[in-house]
Amino acid sequence: MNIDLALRASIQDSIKTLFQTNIEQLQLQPTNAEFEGSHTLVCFPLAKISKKNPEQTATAIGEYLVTHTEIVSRYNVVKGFLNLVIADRVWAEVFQFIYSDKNFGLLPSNGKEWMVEYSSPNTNKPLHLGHLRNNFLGYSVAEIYKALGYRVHKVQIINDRGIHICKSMAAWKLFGQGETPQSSGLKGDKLVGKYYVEFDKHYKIQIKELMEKGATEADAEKQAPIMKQAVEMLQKWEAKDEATVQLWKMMNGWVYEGFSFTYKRMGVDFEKLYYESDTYLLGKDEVLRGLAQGVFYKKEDGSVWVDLSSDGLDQKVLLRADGTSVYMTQDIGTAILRFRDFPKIEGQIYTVGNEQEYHFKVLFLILKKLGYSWAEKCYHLSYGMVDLPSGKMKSREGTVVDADDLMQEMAEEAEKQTRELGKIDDLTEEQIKSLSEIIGLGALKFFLLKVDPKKRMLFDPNESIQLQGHTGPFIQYTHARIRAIIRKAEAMEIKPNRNELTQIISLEPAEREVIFMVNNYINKLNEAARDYSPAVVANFAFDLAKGYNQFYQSIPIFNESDQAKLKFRIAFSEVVADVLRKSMKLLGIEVPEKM
RNA sequence: GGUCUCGUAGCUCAACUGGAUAGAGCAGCUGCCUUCUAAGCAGCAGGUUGCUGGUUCGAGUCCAGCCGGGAUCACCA
Repeated sequence: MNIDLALRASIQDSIKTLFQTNIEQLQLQPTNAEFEGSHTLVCFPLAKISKKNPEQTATAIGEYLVTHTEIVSRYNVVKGFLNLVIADRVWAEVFQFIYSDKNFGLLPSNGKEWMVEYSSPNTNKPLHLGHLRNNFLGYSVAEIYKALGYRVHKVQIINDRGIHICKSMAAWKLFGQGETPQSSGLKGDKLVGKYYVEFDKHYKIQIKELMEKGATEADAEKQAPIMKQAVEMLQKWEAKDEATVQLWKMMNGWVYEGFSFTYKRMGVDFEKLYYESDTYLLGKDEVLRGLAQGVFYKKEDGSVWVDLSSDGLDQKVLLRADGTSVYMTQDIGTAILRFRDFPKIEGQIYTVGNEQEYHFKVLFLILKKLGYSWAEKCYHLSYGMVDLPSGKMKSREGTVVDADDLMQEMAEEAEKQTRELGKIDDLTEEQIKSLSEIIGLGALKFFLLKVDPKKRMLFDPNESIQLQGHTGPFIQYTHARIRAIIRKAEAMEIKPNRNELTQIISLEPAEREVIFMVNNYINKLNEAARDYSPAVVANFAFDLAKGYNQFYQSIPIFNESDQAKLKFRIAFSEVVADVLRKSMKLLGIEVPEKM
């Protein structure tokens, strides 16, 4: 049974009977821990229709519910708040319903399709901490929508062309002496990143030299020979110069090889990859079409612009005077291509940092001006930066936290702590490695996902590696502990029977609390989807684990002599383990059987 | 400067979108392993929710103005 709906209906009935009014909106909220009850009706707004003060209103409704329904067993009124106690028998029914549904928490298909873009790195340097937040976030939002019955297409746009990759190419050509991942033993993305840094180093020196000879800074930036080489490469690339394209392909290939290793360890996946090099031409066509239709305009120098001043924004360039495309151009092309490839999607979610909020505002407006109605269903899932205790990550200052290094450190630290605790004597070396990976990555993912995505967050390495408290491993541990109970129950051949579950007539407070939380799981998923916030799921899982641990600590399950209660508690534990596993899975976090 | 955004315990974060005496974790202090995994549990302490007004039965939440962070306003991506 759906207790929330049943309760709402009963309350509406009571109001109709008592005050002769139909009311749609009810303020029903969880009861504060200090009062008895689980559901609280806020009665202040009802005072107007009841023509009584809030307290009398609450009392009247409470009295009605107790005498006229089977759901509410007791009530108490504090000021205008009506606290309702649901009968334990009803909780037992709720639990029975959940226990019987093997697909609890997974809604059937609703026939709707969405696209989620995430990751979308440049191909000139390795992935870092910021990308981790992006990847975990995008992956998790996609999984949450899937659980709610959506079909979700995970994609990314790979920024494989442009001046940034040409910089690495130029530097490699000048100083690389043919170095490859094979010859150097370096991961492909790391190798290409090395030459990006190399470029920057020489570029700075050249600028300085030119300025010492009297050039202005702006001039020096343009005249630096190494920059000229990079720009020349970009032009050659757009002109499809064979040698340049060859070099570009080779170096990008190295990067993809490196990335795929990193993605695999992160546990993220993509249904389809889009490459900027494939989409920018479509973008160009669309811009020219818009120009012909008068949506855009051309300046004397030949560059194409959009005027968004009537929308409160400014002018934005869409094509350079030399006809080459800018970032916006290819994003226009990519969006259109995606709706052609997946005609059934209603819209798409772009997981991109909040520094690009303006960009997406402009992009969606342009798409709307071009006549694409789905533009309104495009959503920028904008997330805050990840700061370090020392401040912002800066590549120049070498404070960038590398994704591969970080994952490795987390796994190593998890292994170290696991060995110190010494509970793993029956595991093989291989199993210990695998467990450490699960725990380390679990800690990292939970750390990055537990914070509201919209907010900028602090990454404190010492705190992130904590395995106690408000962490992923805390939840993993709770799961492992429950699994030990299940194994013991199986060994003792205690098998809960779903038809017997309603024989339970009284529940412990901790049990009631946990059933309430589990029952609320779908609501939480909806909330998480509505807000595009895996943090809602993360905090739900934490609260559930916390609630179960209170039960676990206060009630020794196998000491129970009442067989019905014993079986109920086994079933109860199974359900909690199952919901913990499912909710953690939505965060991309695995839960172990033992730890 | 314009626009957007954030400011909650020493630190990191919550607060069901306007509801009760603002909650967790970490750090500190005190208890609990002969019993299902102590990566746990129970407790103590910690707050003028940046400031000042306003709206209302009720404001951390909405509005205005200050103060202080951050982002953005590129023919970079």
